[in-house]
Amino acid sequence: MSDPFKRSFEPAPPAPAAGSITARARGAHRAPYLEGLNPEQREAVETLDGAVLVLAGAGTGKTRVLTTRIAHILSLGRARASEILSVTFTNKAAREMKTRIGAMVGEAVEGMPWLGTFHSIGAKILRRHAELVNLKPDFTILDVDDQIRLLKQLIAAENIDEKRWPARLLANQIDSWKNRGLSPDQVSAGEGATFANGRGRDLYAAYQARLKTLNAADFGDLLLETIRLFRQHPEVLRQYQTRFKYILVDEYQDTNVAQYLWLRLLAQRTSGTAAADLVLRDAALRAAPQDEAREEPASAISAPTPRPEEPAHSAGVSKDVAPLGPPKNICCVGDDDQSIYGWRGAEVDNILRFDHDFPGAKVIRLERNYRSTAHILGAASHLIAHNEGRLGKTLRSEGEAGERVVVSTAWDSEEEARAVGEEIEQLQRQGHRLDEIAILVRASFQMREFEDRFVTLGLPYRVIGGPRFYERAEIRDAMAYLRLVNQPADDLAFERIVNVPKRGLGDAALQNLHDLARARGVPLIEAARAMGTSEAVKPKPRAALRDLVAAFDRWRAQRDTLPHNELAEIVLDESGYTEMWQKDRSADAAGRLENLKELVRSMEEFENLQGFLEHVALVMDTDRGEDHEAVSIMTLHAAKGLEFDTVFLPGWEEGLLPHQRSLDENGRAGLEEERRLAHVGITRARKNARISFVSNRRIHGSWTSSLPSRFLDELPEQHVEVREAKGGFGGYGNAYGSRFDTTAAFGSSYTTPGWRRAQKSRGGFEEDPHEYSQVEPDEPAGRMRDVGASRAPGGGTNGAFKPAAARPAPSFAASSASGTPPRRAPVTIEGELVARSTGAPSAFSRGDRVFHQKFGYGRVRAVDGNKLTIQFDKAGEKKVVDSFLNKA
DNA sequence: CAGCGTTCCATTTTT
DNA sequence: TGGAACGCTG
Repeated sequence: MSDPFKRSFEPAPPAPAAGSITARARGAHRAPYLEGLNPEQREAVETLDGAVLVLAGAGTGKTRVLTTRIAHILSLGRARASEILSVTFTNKAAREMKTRIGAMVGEAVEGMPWLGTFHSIGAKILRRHAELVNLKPDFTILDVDDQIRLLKQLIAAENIDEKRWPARLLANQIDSWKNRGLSPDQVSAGEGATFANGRGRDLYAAYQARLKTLNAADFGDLLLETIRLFRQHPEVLRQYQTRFKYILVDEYQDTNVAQYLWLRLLAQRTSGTAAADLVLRDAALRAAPQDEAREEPASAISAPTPRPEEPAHSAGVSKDVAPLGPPKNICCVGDDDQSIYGWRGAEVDNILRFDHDFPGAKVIRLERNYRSTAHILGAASHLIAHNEGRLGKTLRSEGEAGERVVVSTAWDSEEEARAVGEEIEQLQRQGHRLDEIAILVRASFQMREFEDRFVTLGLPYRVIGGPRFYERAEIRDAMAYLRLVNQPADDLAFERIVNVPKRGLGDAALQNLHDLARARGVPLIEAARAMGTSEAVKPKPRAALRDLVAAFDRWRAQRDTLPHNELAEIVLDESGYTEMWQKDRSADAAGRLENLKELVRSMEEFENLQGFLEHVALVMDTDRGEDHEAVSIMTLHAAKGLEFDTVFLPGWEEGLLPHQRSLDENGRAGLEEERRLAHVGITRARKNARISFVSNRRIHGSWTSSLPSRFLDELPEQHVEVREAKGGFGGYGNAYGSRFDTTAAFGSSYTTPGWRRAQKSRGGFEEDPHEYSQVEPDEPAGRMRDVGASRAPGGGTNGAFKPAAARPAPSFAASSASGTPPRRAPVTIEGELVARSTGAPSAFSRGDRVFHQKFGYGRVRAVDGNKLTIQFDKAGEKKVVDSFLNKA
């Protein structure tokens, strides 16, 4: 291979086709693993050179493509296992890939050291070069608890009222900065001001400094610090660029800006070129909220370490990035229609702009679905087609038509749960396995009602999600002990266990330790050592401190002689931690002891303590299989990637399935993400999808009547069966009656097909079947009702709302013509106005007085793109989209 | 430092 | 409505 550095200066050749042709010719004859792939899959596997984006719809064999591709690379001898970088988001996905590659190529999996999550690979790289980013190779990976505790201290140290500015909030803010690849110096002043009246950025910087002295990194750092390492040490970057001959990325639609930058750096053929920095500028521009980019172009746009030899690029240049040299062989697999993690920093833009970011990229669509029936796919496809920001795919079923998607309704959530329970029992009687049935909810509070009902019925169920094994208090405590044995300077671990079990070392004692430690510049445990012999300390705490320090000295001495799992047992026993739980009489104490045992047992699999600690921080996950057959209950988010024969989708109501908060905070983008969530839900089903909505739901204790989800309107008639629930509890007529009244009172006539179907289902009026055909995917505006504002008297289109510009006029004519009450002029949904990440800058800035139709007068507290945080005079602080505001 | 009352809040969550 | 988290009191 020629010198990669040199090559990057050559003009970008198109991705060489020759390679794949040869591969195909060879593969056709001698590769059994290629058998059974459909043509698109095969193309995705065999297109090895350059950048490839595989748009893999739900159930189209995404993992198979990824794993086969790796097998293909290996079997052609294109690269060794250690030269393939393969990243996933979850450990589960990584594990599955390992297993499946193992099944194909055998032993070589063990030699795939670079197959893992973004974070675990980031950690691996970082440990190798820790000293270059001011860490030691054995740095600690902090969990969220530690992070919050640390931030609390910093906030207190700054004399900021933690009530008003909770550490949690700051943690989220810092996290979101890290997600966007911003280090403290890159956070623009305007945005840095969002926390505690302008001290957010300083706190972030202080936090980072503190992490260094603690020799610790949080999850975000595993990526961000790696990026910094790569930028500041091109020779290190080059080493990895050379090593990784092929890069594969799973779930590309979920990547955030930091992950994108990380990938970009590695996918360059060489570092240090102007082109590479241009890319970074581009990404930084995308990452920085527009308003701040305007305020402070320099800080928002410039790369972190400006290279003096490079000419400064104007902002104008970075908008249209110069093409890069040929990218490495990078293959990203994803599905924009399944991007449901925007709220935690995922940038759909990454996938939407792939061919822009990687010029000459080949885009391959996988649209043959092997999972679901034609009815299910028809419904899902039609629904998702209402989204605008998508690359567009049409899933085709390779199976039979199957049954239509069933839509049913219930009076309230209790009855909904009852109906689902009955249906499941019936399925069970028909011989369906409970393992093949799932209930997918939008929000976890919905689960409770199902659990209650299933307990009553004696129907086995399993809640997926919830607190992870390593998030449990007892595991974290035990881990803190082990961390401290491993790393005396781990102050956060020390704080966690200094008084667990109770040693009479309360807040006061800890405060003294802190003071001393700070004064002397030593870790807490050293301060404890000093105070343990100091006359100034009262005898009782003095003895406690002495014992504690002595214990840790002892354990540390044993570290090299004892197997680490035995050591762990000794630590837990001698510290009194095990005893603490043995004495505890609460119901879950036994379970906690069990978990501790499990923890110790699982240590056997690791070579040393260090390796184990790394594992728990990054890898250990929740699904320790319960073996009995049970119905699964989980959130729609948790269901991504899973499939079941039968899927129940309860709670399709306005405000819950398009979740109100998503609409309020992210407007149109939020709505589209909610729709993707609905789409993910339906496509989990192989044979049966059963959607339901209720008229009344208890929210925060009080009953609220609800409207059917707009997504119901977006389901195509031919694939849907509206079924009247059996049982007759509660009186449906009543339900509809009252809801109809409510609707009328709002003045927004509810005449959409979904609604009318519902009417029909209880023997209401008949409607013209043509109605349904009016629901076309290309008519999104017409389907969107204004959610918030229309409820206010006289709400709707008014001065506060911008018109729905540049959208095709919705075809209302037909529905009016067919005798339905005339609908009002199209009302813009809040989202219409909302920014995508590349949207226009907000016209508002901090401090502006504003007026909001619903919340009244207020003042702008913070600006984040088009999302504003407003302190309303009456309604309190809210996040709103700027287009909902007028200047006051 | 434990226990109790009060207050506040209430999508989605991986690593 | 229900829980978690906090602050006050004994």
